[in-house]
Amino acid sequence: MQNSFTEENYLKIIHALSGREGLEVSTNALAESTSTRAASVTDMLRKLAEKGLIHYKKYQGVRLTEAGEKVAINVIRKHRLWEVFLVEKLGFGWDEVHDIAEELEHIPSDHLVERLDAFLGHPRFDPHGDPIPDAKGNLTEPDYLVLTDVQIGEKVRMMGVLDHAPSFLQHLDRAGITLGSVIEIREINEYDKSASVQINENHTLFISLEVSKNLLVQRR
Amino acid sequence: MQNSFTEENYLKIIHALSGREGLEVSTNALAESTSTRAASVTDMLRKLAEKGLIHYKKYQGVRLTEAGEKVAINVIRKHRLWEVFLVEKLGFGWDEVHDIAEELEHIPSDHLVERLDAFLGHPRFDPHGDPIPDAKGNLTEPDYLVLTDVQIGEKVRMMGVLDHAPSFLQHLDRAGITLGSVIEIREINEYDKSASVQINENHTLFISLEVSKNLLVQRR
DNA sequence: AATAATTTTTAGATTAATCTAAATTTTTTT
DNA sequence: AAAAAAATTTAGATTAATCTAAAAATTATT
Repeated sequence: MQNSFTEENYLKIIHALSGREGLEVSTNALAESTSTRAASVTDMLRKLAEKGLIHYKKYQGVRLTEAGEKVAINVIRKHRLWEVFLVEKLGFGWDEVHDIAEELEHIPSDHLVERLDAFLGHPRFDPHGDPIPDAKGNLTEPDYLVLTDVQIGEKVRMMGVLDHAPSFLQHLDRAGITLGSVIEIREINEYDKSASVQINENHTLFISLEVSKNLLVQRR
Repeated sequence: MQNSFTEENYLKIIHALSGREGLEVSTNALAESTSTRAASVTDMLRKLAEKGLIHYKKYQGVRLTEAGEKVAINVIRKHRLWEVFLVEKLGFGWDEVHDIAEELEHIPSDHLVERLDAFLGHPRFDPHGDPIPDAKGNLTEPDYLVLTDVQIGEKVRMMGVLDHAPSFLQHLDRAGITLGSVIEIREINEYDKSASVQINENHTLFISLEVSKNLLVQRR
């Protein structure tokens, strides 16, 4: 049988919270992420376990089964493809697409996803730099580093963000930092750990530690 | 407050069944169209009336209010725009898009609809020839005629279909009849009322009365 | 106009997803 | 290892959308 909008969301969130290592996710963490109460989460977990989508033992937290992982990754694939569509084809800003993609990701139709993927030219990354799983569900997280791990004097390329909040993305827009920007760390200010960086060999500015922690970059 | 997926569907169906004249729609007709039971329809009608979306008096059938009409037309606008997208951009056949558009039509976001509309070049008609309401909700049904009303010897242009069933559309594909085709009625066969028609001054074939009844055409 | 047939509504349940409050289990802290 | 704190589950409701069976209203037919 089919999975509901809500079930898909739980699976997607379990995937996100369990991280690369597939760690156990707690009931409270899910309640937080789904904006529901722990009791509601417990009910849903029992249901997902019954459907064979998660491994669940009372009080022990949850992990996705293979089947659950497959569903979650397909939802992520759809989410990211729709985000590419919204930005590349409809001209939305990268700060505007998340909520709409949250809806579109649940439209069922494999046929639709595959045609959308082809229409977009089989993109490998979404507008925030997140990798798009392929049709078979292969999702390889590129091993970018966080800007805080970059040494003074190094030049790196901006490849993604950890925080997807519109306010953060808009802040980057104002700073002239976009995917592909070249960032050179000039110095770290003792006072507030902010960094002086040069963007695209071009303009220089301060970015706060908070911002640095949320920028994914690649050595070149 | 927002309208649910289900509420939007009821409004859309009431709109369709009440026709151009805004006639009263019966509970049973709605049960049929929504694939539910009359009792379920009654419950929903009470709810829609409470929200001010329909005029409803017990046992008297329903009509849309101005507000309900607006919602219905917006759903129709979204449905038809998405159909254009699916056919024009993703390469789906006109017989394949209905079910997917039934889902997409409920994605909320005015911003999305307006950008989609612009991306598609503000199309006036969907892939079945149905007119697309504009952003203000103006929906002008063009006054096409049904092929059965065309005289022998007349040449007309195919502009739309009354039946949207995939099997009918596939039948037209096999007959080489598409939107814009020029159809000339050569003769009506006494025996089964089938028509001999010539398509695009090119090939000739028989079409059944059933088919003729579902073809919308325009004199030129 | 009375009766029969049809349509519609009401009454009372059901399912999915949620809730609050209370009970239980696990974890942490003395 | 008790006691306290935190996390989780259970019990019992609630809301939206649906259902079946029975009652009521309308329409059609003698």
